[in-house]
Amino acid sequence: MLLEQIQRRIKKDFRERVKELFAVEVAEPAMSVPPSLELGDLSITACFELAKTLRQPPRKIAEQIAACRFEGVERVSVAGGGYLNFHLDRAGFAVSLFDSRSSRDAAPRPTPQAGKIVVEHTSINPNKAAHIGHLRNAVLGDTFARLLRFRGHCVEVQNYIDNTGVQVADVVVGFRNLEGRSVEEVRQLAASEGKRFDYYCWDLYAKVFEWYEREPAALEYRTKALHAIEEGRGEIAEIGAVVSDAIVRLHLRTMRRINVAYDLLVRESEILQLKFWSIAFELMKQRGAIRLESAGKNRGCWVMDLDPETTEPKEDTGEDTKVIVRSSGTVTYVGKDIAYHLWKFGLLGRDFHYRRLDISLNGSPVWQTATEGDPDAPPFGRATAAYAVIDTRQSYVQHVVATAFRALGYHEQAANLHHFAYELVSLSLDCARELGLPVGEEEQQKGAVDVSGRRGWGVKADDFIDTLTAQAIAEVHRRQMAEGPEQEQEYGRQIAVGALRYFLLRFTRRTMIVFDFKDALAFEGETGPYLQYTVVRAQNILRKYAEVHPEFHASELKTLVAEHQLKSFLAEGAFWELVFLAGQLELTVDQAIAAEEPAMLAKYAFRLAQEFNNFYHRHRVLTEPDEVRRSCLLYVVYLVAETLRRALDLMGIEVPERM
RNA sequence: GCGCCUGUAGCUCAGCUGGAUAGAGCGUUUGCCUCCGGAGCAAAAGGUCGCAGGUUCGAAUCCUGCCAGGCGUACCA
Repeated sequence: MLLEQIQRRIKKDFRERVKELFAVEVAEPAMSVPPSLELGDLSITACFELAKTLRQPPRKIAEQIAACRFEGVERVSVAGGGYLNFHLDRAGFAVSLFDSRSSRDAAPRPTPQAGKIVVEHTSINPNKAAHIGHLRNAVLGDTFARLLRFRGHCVEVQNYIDNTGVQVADVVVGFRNLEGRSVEEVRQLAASEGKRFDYYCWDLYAKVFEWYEREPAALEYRTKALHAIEEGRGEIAEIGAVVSDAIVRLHLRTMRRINVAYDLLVRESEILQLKFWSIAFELMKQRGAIRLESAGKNRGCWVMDLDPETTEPKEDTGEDTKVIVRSSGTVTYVGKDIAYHLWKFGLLGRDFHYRRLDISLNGSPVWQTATEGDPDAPPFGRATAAYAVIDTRQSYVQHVVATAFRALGYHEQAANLHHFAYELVSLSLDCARELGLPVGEEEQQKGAVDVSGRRGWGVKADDFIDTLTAQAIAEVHRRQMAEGPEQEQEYGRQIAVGALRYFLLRFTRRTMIVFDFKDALAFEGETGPYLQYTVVRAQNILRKYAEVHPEFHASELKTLVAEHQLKSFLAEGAFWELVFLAGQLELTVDQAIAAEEPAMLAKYAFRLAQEFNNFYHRHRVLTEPDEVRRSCLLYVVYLVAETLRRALDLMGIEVPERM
């Protein structure tokens, strides 16, 4: 039995034993791991609570339960005032784990009736290069999608492209009104091999903002450009399309470097052209989710009440209402977001058309919404649950979308609409100075500088990946581990990606990352390369052993070690500790999913690596004279190596052949 | 004003649904290469878990109130 099954079994047995012994029904007990292995492997504290209803000391209750038999458990002990501790059948556990780790399919196959989970992430405005903050979003979302797939969920990853918004309009203003460029010139610039187009737009966007500040009258161009782009006609719209299409491709290229993939790009232009909003609008009017405000500051707007519980008419401050349609009749951003989310759940009664892009990510095709497209496109959307990876500043908007769902009567969907909120990445003072950014008194006090696209303040994603890769390659070169420059490049790339992804994952979502080159470029300590190195070490043992024993295959270790041999070997606490920890991967992933916290997996992987390195240091495997013991040691090495490899794969981190 | 989030070692951060002695990395000090390659291992030092109450057999964790930060609270996206 694997750990999750064992736990389920113990919980069930516990309830039955309690019922038999004391004739009371209890809720499913919480399980935890005792602080030390001598105490046991799993623990239940429910006897403390039972003490009240049964009017008996908790320890006495625990002792009575401990005397009963539990399936898959070798022994039950009582500790302290009434802790009930379970000691597992170690050899049996190791054998099941071995079967699981040596099987080809890491993840159970998704069952179609279980529904689909849409994970939306990245969603960068397509008007400039991606920066380090965008990488955090993408890595969090990509990892979370991997976790869900690993646990057998059907997952669809969407990347929302706001190609008709003001940010694109601003860059169009830059090209047209500031630089006086034609569509053709912009097209050529986008296609040119020289300076990167997204970098060019990064600077241009900042210049446009300076211009607006210098000459507020220029803002008129922005409004005009925005309208033209929304309508999708004329030269302005064409420049907008050229800009956003080119930049989306560059963003995909950046994300591909760090193993991030998408199934579908949802573009706002199609939401507009296919009239998704007007359908949503009708629906909201019909169901009374929104109302036309007749007085107050929101007079003439369609608004939604944010707190439907309070039926009292509000004094017309408009505080508890949100404008969905402006008095001019145009829809706000929130309105479009509501329409998009209704579509995600298949509640709009209408679909996009889809076109396949000539790009593949992680070996899978990427699709994009279109007004007319490929009839063979897979059925996108129609989710039963959705996670939107969006920074914490947008909590309000996400709240509004969920409120709209409830106002429409979609309570179940509203409950399955998750805002995967994370804190921003800011720049350390050292980092800001290195980039030549001004550090004012406010920043000084705060100890960090906010990333600002409008000002062009930030660490560009590709620049950072380049720096990281160059440094990793230098390390590989210094250690002379690679067999040629090509392999050096490849190892360096893998190590750089490992360092980057782990760096972004080790922080919990709610922690603001203050980006500093010194920390982010570290390859030692709690870092991705440390984890990769650990797997390489384990792999080296298995490889070297196979060199001397050509008939050896790691996956056949099971036949080399009898269960009773494993049993006496695992009687040694340190070995069992490692095996037991390796068996907690799935449980950890479940917790990470429930808590929407990929960092939990990162921490787990690091702990496992640490314990393995300790083992590695204390025990020589290849020179072990006792053949049985040697096989047992190899058994442990294999279990940890495979577990760690899977954990790293879930984080999108590859393992180099050598380090 | 209101809403959400945060406050744990010198620094950066973990601490899962309340559980047994509060952990890790970095930095500091000190050891460990007859080795499966040191991107490593071990040890030492370092804590009024922001403050004050409360609930509980038990609180870093839950509740209340303060204090200090951050982010929201547009007919911007």
